Amino acid sequence: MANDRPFRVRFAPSPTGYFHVGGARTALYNALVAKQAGGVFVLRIEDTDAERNRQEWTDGIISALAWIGIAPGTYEGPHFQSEYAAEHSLAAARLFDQGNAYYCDCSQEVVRARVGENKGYDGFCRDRGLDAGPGRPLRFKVPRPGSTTVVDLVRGEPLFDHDIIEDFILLRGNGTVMFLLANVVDDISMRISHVIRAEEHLPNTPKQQLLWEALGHVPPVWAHVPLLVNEKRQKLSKRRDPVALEMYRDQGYLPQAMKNYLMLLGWSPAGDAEIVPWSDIERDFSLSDVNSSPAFFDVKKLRSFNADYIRALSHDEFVAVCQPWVHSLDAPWPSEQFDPAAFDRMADHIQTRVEVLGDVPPMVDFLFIEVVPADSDWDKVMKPPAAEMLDGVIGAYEACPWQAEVLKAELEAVGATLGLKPGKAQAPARLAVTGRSVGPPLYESLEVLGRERTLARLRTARARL
RNA sequence: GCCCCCAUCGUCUAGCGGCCUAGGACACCACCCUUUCAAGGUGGCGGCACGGGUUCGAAUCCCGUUGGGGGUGCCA
Repeated sequence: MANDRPFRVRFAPSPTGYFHVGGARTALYNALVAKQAGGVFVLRIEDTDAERNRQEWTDGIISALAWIGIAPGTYEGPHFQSEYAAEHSLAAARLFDQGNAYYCDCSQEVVRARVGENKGYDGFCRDRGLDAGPGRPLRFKVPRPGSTTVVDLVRGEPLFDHDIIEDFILLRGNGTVMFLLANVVDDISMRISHVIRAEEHLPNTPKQQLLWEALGHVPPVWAHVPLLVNEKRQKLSKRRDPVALEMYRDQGYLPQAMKNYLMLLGWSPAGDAEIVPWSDIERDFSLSDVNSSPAFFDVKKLRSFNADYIRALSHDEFVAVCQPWVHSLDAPWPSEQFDPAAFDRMADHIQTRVEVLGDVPPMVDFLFIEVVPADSDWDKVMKPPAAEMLDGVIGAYEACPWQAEVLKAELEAVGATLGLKPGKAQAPARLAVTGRSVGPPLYESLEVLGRERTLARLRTARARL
């Protein structure tokens, strides 16, 4: 029996100090279905053991959500779990009064000794009629015999036998509420109709459903989406894996690319195209089409998507999106030496050459500062007839018209007299002027750099030979 | 241990009984283009975990095996 509440979903990240990419995907799912249903997306921060720098983390979550297009104002909240402390206590009291819960005075050691290592609590105090008391946890009286079916939009209807669910703890011996109860009470208080979260929560779902029912409510519709895993196929963890959304943002991934990629983990648009407009996703996405096997978060494919999205930008859009990187304090040049006009002229040439925006600065740095070639590059490139090559180019460039086509023709002519093919001929000049053996097209770069600086750098390199 | 979930190219996936000698994307390889590096174009490599059923017919349905993951806390 499905609940008939108005459509309200909740996204409930725990304040961990960073925003997990898996959480980002779940948030996207929640926002998508809420929008499709004309319902409400509720943001709730799980902070029951609070005290920590809650505000800072909450701000982080809000800005991460905003980055992927879930802006404040489009959702309800943030609410904090701790705001519902009174409801948590009330619910616990009600469960006790109704006979759905009981106090227990078994210490953990005693239970362990009685049931062994691999078994849960044995229900020793189930019918002892104990009252609340210091150190006594409140346990839920799981109905026995019985079983619970979880109706799940992506998993079908897994059945859980109550025999394998122990009488779990609702309130600790010190009176504080356990996560499971708090969560259910919050969802009830917020009139949540659908819960969309990661698969790891599936095994706990029957317990929560039992709580919903004991508290007199029809449970929500569940949807447990597949886990994101690493190359070893384990749940993505902060310790080993690059999971922080903020990190991708800071490396210069475009939010559109990230969103598109995230959506493809477990779901795919109709047709052969994987890179699709967000509006198509909003229109076509459905939880029932989400598959149920774990997906590997492949940074290589993400990069490829990002490069694709970058290339799809117009000239002006690309320049705009580069601003944080070229003006950053982290940029390799002093900000007063940055020349927007020069950057603008080079933009089209670098746009097809970067996968993330963080790649931009090292591609144009030579326009604003002198870049010292690495020894390995120098040794590789500045071999005979590099000296003759540089001499010839310097001579040719002193008076010729300063245009890319001319610069190309002049340099190649010098190369030809030395028996060098065009590709080979440019190497010494490229290294001398840009400090690198690879980079954007050489002659266009020289044109932007200007005759003075080009000649100066060519001479410096020549003198070093 | 017990419970739950999962299983198509290396990876993400399409496929929901005949359209499949299994399609696309990333990665990889080759060629073309070329001013280094990219981009772009063309082509290639490569998969239904295994065993039984059901059916005229199975990647698709059922059972089992194996493998992987998750859960199992007076953590969240």
